[in-house]
Amino acid sequence: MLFSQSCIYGIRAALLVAIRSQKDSDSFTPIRMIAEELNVSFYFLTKILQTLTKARIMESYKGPNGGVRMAMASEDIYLIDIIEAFDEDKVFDSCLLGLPGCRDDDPCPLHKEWKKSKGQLQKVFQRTSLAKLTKEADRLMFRL
Amino acid sequence: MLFSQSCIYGIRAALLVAIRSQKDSDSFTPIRMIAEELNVSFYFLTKILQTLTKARIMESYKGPNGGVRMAMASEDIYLIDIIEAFDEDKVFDSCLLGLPGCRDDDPCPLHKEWKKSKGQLQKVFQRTSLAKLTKEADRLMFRL
DNA sequence: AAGATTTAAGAGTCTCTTGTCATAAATACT
DNA sequence: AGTATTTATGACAAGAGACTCTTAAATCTT
Ligand code: SF4
Ligand code: SF4
Repeated sequence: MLFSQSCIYGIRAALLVAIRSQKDSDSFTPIRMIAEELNVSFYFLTKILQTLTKARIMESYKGPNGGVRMAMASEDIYLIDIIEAFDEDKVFDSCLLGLPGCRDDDPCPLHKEWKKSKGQLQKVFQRTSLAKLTKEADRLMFRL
Repeated sequence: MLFSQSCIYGIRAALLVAIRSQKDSDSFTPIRMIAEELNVSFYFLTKILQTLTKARIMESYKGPNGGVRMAMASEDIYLIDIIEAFDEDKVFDSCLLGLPGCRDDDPCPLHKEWKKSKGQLQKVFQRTSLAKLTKEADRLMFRL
């Protein structure tokens, strides 16, 4: 798997919250509700969303009517932001064979192809905002 | 990381043995020697190479002058064979968000791009034989 | 036959990720 | 004020993957 489980849940939760924020971007969504909709552990999801709030991607609010919401317009949140909040440089600095100290001019046999594919994916995540995905989700009814 | 550590060591060992078999394809290379050259644990590598011999990619021989060698011409061994021996369908059947029961017509928002990048990499592994890499290694002095 | 070398097999350990829980802190409502 | 609701925090348990070690089996050499 390319992403950690935490990262995956984080992306899915962010997408869900972003979709909900289209109708009402001010109110908070309880984590318990998100956990039920995504079918993941409430306890675990709580931990995970804390990293997103610490990264200033989401905001949280305690007490009744509390929960989490996006900290900014979903137009300004890109997938790469969420991924980096969890897996930092672990994904796109990663390499296939895990050799230390590689450079482009001192590569393993697979470096060229890996760099290409990795770069493509990275660009996708850098260019894809939550807003774009929520718009598509409206039309296509994506799975989450 | 895309590949498991076992898979990575397996690929590196296979490359090393394939390179050695250019000069002498009949003799066996002791696992201890491979472990030293690759700078990995001998014990662990022993386990790992057992999966390659079980997959009929390598052959082993016990006793003095024993070790492992490629089971066929390196022209006929493709990276995908080695990868599948370890991570089976875990890599190229894998998905970014890990949702169950996805289909192309019922995807998550990231499915399209992921499928594209994944397919590209898969093709590389399907088309790249050990022989091709050992030839390049001769010219370029790749890292292993 | 005996001893040395080398892989095979299986049990065991370490570490990191994943997941759980109990308790505390903040907020709202009455 | 008191109670219910909801996130925050930190300790803890379970699982998986990575790694180690011991013993057995095969083979060679003398
Ligand atoms: S050359 Fe590139 S792909 Fe190969 S081990 Fe180094 S960083 Fe990884
Ligand atoms: S749609 Fe594709 S990428 Fe998304 S969760 Fe399903 S299989 Fe994975």
